[in-house]
Amino acid sequence: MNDIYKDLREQITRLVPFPDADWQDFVSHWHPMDVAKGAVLTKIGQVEDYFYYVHDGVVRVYALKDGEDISIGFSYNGDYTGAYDSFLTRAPSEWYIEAIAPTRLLKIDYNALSYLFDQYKAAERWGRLFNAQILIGMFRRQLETRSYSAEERFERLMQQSAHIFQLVPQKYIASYLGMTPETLSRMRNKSR
Amino acid sequence: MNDIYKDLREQITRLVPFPDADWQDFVSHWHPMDVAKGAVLTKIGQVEDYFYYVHDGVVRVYALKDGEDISIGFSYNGDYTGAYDSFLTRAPSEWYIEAIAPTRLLKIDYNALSYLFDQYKAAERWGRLFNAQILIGMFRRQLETRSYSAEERFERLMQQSAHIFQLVPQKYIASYLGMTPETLSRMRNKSR
DNA sequence: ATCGTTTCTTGATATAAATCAATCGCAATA
DNA sequence: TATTGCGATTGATTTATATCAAGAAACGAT
Repeated sequence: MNDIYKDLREQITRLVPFPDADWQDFVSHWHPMDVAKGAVLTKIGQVEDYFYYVHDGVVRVYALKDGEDISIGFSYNGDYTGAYDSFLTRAPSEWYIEAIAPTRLLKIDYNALSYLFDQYKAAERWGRLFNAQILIGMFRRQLETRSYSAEERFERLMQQSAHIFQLVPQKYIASYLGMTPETLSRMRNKSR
Repeated sequence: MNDIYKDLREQITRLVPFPDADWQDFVSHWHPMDVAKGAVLTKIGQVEDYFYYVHDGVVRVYALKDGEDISIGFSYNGDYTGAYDSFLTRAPSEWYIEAIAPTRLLKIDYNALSYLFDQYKAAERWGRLFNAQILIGMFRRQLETRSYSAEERFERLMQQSAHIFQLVPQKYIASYLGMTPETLSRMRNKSR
């Protein structure tokens, strides 16, 4: 089915009403892509050429520090993903982008998106508001990680996104929460 | 002197070339403001109405957690500041914005900036790229806090921004680095 | 279904940093 | 110049979380 595009439009319309006329051209630059679990979309050191919309599945963003991997975040249905800072700066990515489940995406490349920004005011505005939205999320998360202990962070995640434990292996969640898998395991089994 | 506006233009031009014609109107909405050390620009719970350009001085952004204050960041010459997420969402701010030295700013209010975004494509683009720039900084800082121990964070700050120790009291720097003032003090005096 | 990996759990121990407490230094003010 | 109060230092102790280690459970591939 092609309503993956319909979903994209809905997502974008939440930020900016897009005239039908412009939408035709806009959407024609987004290409569907299916990847298997374990597929790597972007490697550290690579310049990110794509910006992704996740229709279905789960994508993980992580960095490497002394061989250890550090999970930065996860994207699901309706989220965007990619090594977005590398995409913006054209500098090598500091993150791996990896599908951790079979995933269906739409992707657009840098040149196409730049063209759209030049061409359509609505696109430019969407870009601004989209960036703002990410920004707000990062502010929130920063406050979250700074204000709460490991245990509080775990409990808040349980309350706000319990479903994540079904989708993402615990070791990644542990890393995302800034603790070891052992610590997370203990916390889970204490409440039980 | 009025070259505070010249500095603003230079700052903005780094991201977007602004046509002279549009610039006149654009800049007319930015108003100068001088505040004393200790002045509070925005309080927690207040909706942020302004976006600031710091010409001179130092501004600190912090949050409160159980009475303790958590320093989130500092802005100096040429930086922007404000409770930017509140400014964007029109929701109550989660941060205090405070001058910690005599400070000279330019400020623009929400309605004026919205008007400029509507009016000028260059403004809209500046908004997008400006958001992107902040975003990139936050990504970098997130990786920084996640990848390094307290001691490494201290040493990296020393290398990259030693001047901050002249401008900002140590207890704020400690909080910014995610450690207690005692820990920071010990680290400083160990190397000496 | 079975074998081999990888992930999760549980326990014992180690450690970085926090907390508590006292003193010192210093800048602002009377 | 004396006084006051906040910030920085230094030491002793506590605590949360990491690390190390080993067994159990879950999962993927043959």
